[in-house]
Amino acid sequence: MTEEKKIFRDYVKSRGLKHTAQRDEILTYLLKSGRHMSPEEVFHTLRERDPKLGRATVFRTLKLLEECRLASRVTDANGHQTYEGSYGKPHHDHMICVRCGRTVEFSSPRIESLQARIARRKGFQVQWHRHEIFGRCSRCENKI
Amino acid sequence: MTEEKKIFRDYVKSRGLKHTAQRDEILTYLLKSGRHMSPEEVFHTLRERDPKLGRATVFRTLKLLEECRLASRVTDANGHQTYEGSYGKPHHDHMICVRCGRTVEFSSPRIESLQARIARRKGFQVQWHRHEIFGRCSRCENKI
DNA sequence: CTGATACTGAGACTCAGTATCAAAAAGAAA
DNA sequence: TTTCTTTTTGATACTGAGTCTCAGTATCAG
Repeated sequence: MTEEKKIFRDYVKSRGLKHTAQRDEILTYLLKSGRHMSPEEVFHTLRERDPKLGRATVFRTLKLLEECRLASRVTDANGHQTYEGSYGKPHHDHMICVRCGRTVEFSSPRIESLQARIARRKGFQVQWHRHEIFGRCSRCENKI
Repeated sequence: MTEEKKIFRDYVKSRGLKHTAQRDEILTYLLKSGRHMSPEEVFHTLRERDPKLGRATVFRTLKLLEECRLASRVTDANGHQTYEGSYGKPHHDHMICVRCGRTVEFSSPRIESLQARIARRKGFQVQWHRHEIFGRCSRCENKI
C-alpha cells in the first residue's frame, strides 16, 4: 500500500469516517494519472468500470482528498476546478496555456515572502492563495 | 460625459458595434458603485428600473466592458465572477476575506517582475494573471 | 428616411456542483 | 458471525451561473 493510501486511511479513521471502495478507486486514479483532472473527467472514466458510481461521490471524495492535503484544487483556463495529487509535492502555482490548456508549475519563495509581507502590512491573515498566470506556452507561441 | 463613457463609445464605434441605452446604464451603474459586483447583482438592481432588461444583456455587456478594459473581472471568495470599474486604475490584485467577503487591493511591482522573469524562463508569453490571497481581514481576525 | 446590421429580451438550455433521502456498506463490539 | 449504529452511496431533483437562439427592435451611416 502506498504512503498516500495509508495517510488517507488514517485520516478517514481519525475523523470517524469510513473507508470505502469508491474512495479508494478515486484516490488511486488521481494518483496514477499524475495530471490535473476535472471531477467530471474522473467521474466519466471510473464510471466505465463501475457503472453504478455516482457523480456526487466523486465530488465529495475529491473534496475530502483536498481536506487531508492529498489533492489540491486548481482553476483551469476556463475557470473550472480541477484536482491534482499533491502528496509530497511542495506548494506551487501554475502557468496555464490559453491555447492548449497545458499547465506549467512554478514556485517562487521570493514571491511567497513578498506576498506574506504585503498581507501582514494590511492586517491580513493568509489562509491560502492562488496565483495563476495565463498566456501561451512555448509550443503554442506562434500558432493561430 | 465622463472619460469612461467616451472611451466606451469610441470602442463600440471602432468595432462596428452599436451604442445602446442598456449598455450605457450598465456602465454607469458599475462606475457609480465603485465596488465589485456580480452580474446577478447588476441585473437585479437595474431590472427594478427597467423591468424589460434581460439577463443575457448584462452578461454580454460586462464582457464587452472587460474587453475594452473599462472593467475587470475578479473571482470572489466563493469562486464566482465579479466585475469592477477599472478605468485609470493601475493593475492590482486582491486579498479576499473568507469570512466577510471584503476585498483589499494590493499591487507589487516586485512580484510582477519576478513573475515576468519566471514566465520568460519557461518560454511562456504572459497574457494576464490572477493572484488572489484568501484569509481573514483585520476586522474578522478573532471572530468565529 | 431607409436599409443593413447589430442588439435586445424571453426563454430554453447547458453544465458544474449541491441537497435529499432511502437503501447499502462499514466496522466496532459482542 | 451476527448485530447494531453510523456513515456512505447513488438516484434524482434541484440550483445558479452563464450561454444560445431567434424573432422583433433599435441604431446609425448614407
